[in-house]
Amino acid sequence: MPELPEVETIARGLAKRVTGDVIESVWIGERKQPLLSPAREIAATLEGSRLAKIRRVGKHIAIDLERDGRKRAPEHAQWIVHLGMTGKVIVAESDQQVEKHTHLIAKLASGRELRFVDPRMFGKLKVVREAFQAPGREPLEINFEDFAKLFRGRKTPIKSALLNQKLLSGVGNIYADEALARAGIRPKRRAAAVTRAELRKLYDALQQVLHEAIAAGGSSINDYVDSDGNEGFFQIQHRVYGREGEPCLTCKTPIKRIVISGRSAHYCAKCQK
DNA sequence: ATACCGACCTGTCAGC
DNA sequence: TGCTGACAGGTCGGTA
Repeated sequence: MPELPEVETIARGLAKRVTGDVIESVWIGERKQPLLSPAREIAATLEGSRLAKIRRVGKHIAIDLERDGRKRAPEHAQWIVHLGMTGKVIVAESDQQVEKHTHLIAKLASGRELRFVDPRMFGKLKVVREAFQAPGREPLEINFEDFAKLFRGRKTPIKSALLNQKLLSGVGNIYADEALARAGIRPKRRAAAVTRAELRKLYDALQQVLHEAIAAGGSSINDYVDSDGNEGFFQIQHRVYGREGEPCLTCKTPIKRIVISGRSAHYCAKCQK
């Protein structure tokens, strides 16, 4: 699934292509799993709305909806999309074949369609009336002092803290591993036991890896497709993620894979302390 | 209050 | 070929 850089890339792609377009009608599939708001409410809110500002908030795509001259129009309505593990939002021509696991199709005034596709259905769709806020801090906006405070007194492994969306919104499994690798910190270290100097390295590493990945258009492994439906995103070189048994790029020691609270963690036992 | 752990789903891939 | 099991970018809610 898409982590922060991929969601950022998708949000930018959508913003570029559909900002200003108007949703004329909405079709929602039978499967209700991806819906956090009732289907009726989603359809009613989207239909007739203009797609205004489109941006990333944590791992969510937030789309401001405008309704000119409609009295019943909800003020500040937003359409919130979370892609889960395998979700994608594509801009399709109306004659383009509807792929399997398509859960929502929004017909646009321009003749195109916005489609939400999600095989595993871990993604979520909802509409909200107030400005949507991610539960935690934006990794690319937080300053170092606040970042360091997030980990104080936490006994949980540093990696679990990075993945905790209530602390930081947007960091996922790949970039948590990659940031820890760049910072030379083992994923299992207790968060509270990571020194201030190490946290500084982690902060810098996280900013760096996220910026690099955004610049590269997100890391693509399997299901990742951009908002145009094109595959083949340029991928930044992962130093540890998915490289179990392969040599560390620095010291050649085979990369280890362990499980931390049910998720894979990859690291170099020699370079990361 | 925190922190693990399984559950939620489908698809893919390696190994037999 | 086909079967089986492990694993996948994420979050929840229940339980300890």
